Amino acid sequence: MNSSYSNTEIKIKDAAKSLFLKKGYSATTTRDIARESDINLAMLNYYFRSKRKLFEIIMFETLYEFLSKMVEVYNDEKTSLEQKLKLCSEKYIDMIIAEPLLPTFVLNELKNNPTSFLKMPTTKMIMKSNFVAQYQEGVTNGIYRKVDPIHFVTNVLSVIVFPFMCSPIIMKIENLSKKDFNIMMTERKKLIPAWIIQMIKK
Amino acid sequence: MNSSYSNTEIKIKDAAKSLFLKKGYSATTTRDIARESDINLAMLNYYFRSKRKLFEIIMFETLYEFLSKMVEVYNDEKTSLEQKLKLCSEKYIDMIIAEPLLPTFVLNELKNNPTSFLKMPTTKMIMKSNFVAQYQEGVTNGIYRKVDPIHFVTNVLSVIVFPFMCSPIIMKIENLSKKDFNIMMTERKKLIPAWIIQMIKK
DNA sequence: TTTTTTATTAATCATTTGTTTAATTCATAT
DNA sequence: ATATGAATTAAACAAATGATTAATAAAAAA
Repeated sequence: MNSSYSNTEIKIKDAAKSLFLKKGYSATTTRDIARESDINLAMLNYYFRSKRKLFEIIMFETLYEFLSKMVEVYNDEKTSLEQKLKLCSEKYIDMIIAEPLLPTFVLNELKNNPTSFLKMPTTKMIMKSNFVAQYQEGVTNGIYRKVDPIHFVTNVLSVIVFPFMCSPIIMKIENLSKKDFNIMMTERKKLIPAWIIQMIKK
Repeated sequence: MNSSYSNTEIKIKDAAKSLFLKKGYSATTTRDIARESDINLAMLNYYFRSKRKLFEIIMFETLYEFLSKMVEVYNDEKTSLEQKLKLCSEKYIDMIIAEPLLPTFVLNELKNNPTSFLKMPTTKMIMKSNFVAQYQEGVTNGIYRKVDPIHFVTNVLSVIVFPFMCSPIIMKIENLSKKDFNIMMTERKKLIPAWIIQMIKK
């Protein structure tokens, strides 16, 4: 991306991200990373000082990227709540299909270190977004049932994200291939907005 | 539980379970377990042969316990679908409040080793349960909207389980203590069945 | 071209970690 | 009381792992 980063530096980060996402921090060794990125082991410490520091950089960037994508939709002034529901459902599902290990990784490492999340500028923005405001507006207008907005937001994210975290279970139970599973998730892009509306509409 | 298990054997298993749930397999060392259970390091291998074997035993028992509790409600012949929804919502939320690290642990380790799940007798039972049958019955009777039962089951589990996996995020965003968070989850016991019914009812 | 800085390598270090061993204590049966 | 097997301990081992070093190659600056 940035030309101030050397080729090896990028190679290390790419390999490390892939491994951290797949196996987590502890199960990934520096030698794993060196092998995967095809660089000398010492280069890891040369560029990143330590495994921990390398992890923190990747964690920050991944989290930032993830949250940025999440928040984008929420503050669009032009779209209605129902349109936003459709948009974010589509967007998130596409995102997770492209990088299916991301949710589990983020939630996992956040459990170990919730503070890193607090540092993110976008974090608290969700509850103050146009998305939530529009829901509350609908409540005062008597269109939507009243419930604490945190429940509303939680439900939307739950039905979008959780199925991916259960993918091994769902695939086993339903005898699905990875491809079949993704088709099923793609189906949900249309279903979820309708479900959520039914959930909140009076 | 069983008198054929020695005291130290139980102490090791308890400590190991607690640590595996909290930190995962790789981040937990045998010396951690020895310290936590206050036994000599060699006792771990004396009773369980290896860290891996100990883990597999704990994994099996935890998974079995978890799934058993999950399935109990689903096959009750006497209760209606709506009653089942209420019952399982209450039961699962109570269960996870009592052992909040369980869902993340189960889903995580299942990602690394999906086969261990297949061995569980109760696994495929969910989709053939009375719970699903009653939903499909409602569909043919024109009471419920038609959708693949896997979506229905997935949604129920999503809105119940996922919020717990996000607990660090929710607590940060909403400035909640652990106690506050559990109150919020307890609120959901009543809300979830209503939401699900609205979601499926014509 | 020469010098200086940067990047890369192989080898090594110091811990950590899973596991084993050999000696010792404890409990139980004879 | 003694013998036998099980339980426990401290010490040690071998492999793995994160990190460093000292030498070398490559690139950039002079």
